[in-house]
Amino acid sequence: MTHLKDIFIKTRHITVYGLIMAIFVFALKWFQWKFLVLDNATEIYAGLIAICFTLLGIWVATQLAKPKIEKVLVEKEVYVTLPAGIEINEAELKKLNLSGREHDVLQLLTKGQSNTEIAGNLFLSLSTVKTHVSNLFVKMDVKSRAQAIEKAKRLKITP
Amino acid sequence: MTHLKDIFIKTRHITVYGLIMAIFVFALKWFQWKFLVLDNATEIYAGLIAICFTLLGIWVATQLAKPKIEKVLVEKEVYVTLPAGIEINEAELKKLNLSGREHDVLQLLTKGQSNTEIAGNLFLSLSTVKTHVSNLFVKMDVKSRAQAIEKAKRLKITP
DNA sequence: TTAAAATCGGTACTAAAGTATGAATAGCGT
DNA sequence: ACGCTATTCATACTTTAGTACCGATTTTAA
Repeated sequence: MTHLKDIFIKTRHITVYGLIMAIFVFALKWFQWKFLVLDNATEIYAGLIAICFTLLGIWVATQLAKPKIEKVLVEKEVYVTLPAGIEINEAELKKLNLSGREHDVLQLLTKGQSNTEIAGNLFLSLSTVKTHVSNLFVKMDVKSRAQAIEKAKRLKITP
Repeated sequence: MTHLKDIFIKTRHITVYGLIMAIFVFALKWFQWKFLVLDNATEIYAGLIAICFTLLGIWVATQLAKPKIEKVLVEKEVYVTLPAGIEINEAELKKLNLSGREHDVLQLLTKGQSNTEIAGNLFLSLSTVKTHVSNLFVKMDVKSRAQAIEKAKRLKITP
């Protein structure tokens, strides 16, 4: 089935070309009969044919044009991130007036750890961590750990 | 200079076309004079013009046609150390293979916004944001928005 | 013209986060 | 000794986040 379809597609342009040519010839004959084309108008007659069939040729060519496949070699740069200078903004950190334990919690919190993970690492209960975290949010003037992390990173008060 | 050259290149085909057309008309006139073309041979006359100018059109089209180039990208990894800056690490960002919307969500997520806030800013439903966020976590290989923010900041894939 | 994504949205559920409040203990400075 | 803060932990509760499904378009790629 696809084979017949391909043949049709390949010969479609030729068929269309033939049809248009036939219609054009009929149209010319009609004009010839209607206006009794003068002999000295041959140049105009030829010119019209030339223009029309030139355009037709261009159209046919664009339809038949096959895409040229061209392989292009592209180099892809892969960046290697190096642990850049870790400078902590001590001034901003002092402004927050955090307690020692709150500071500990903040360190782990900004590393993306959950309350349970922080509790495990600092040997605290989940309740205690929640308390510290809540107090942290008040001192940092944020409403979620997401904001806390963003602010801590932005102010560089954590590595 | 290159500008004039471009104009010449672009008009070259038209010039050639005009010249060929002129020569063809002269040839026709010569044939007309030489063999005293009969009135009832108009169809043959028109047919010749049609065929010739169709071929001419095809030729012109092939000359003017821009070659359709099918690029095949071959990646060659080149390792480069990142010039420690505040620039966004596009390379790491590409590795994540995020979709457009996921990228949008990530931008707001890393600013500390909640799902509800993101939904409001991007005019999406909460469900959609949750879907995007979940997919983000898979692609970023993290398990919470806190880790996502931390990783995004660490890899500098967000301002 | 398929097939694979991306996009948007929904429901239902579990897990985690966050709030509020209270309470016990230890240390520190006046 | 007293007040103050820090630290620890608990209970109870509400809210948010997160997962796991699903379906319907739409866009894109092969």
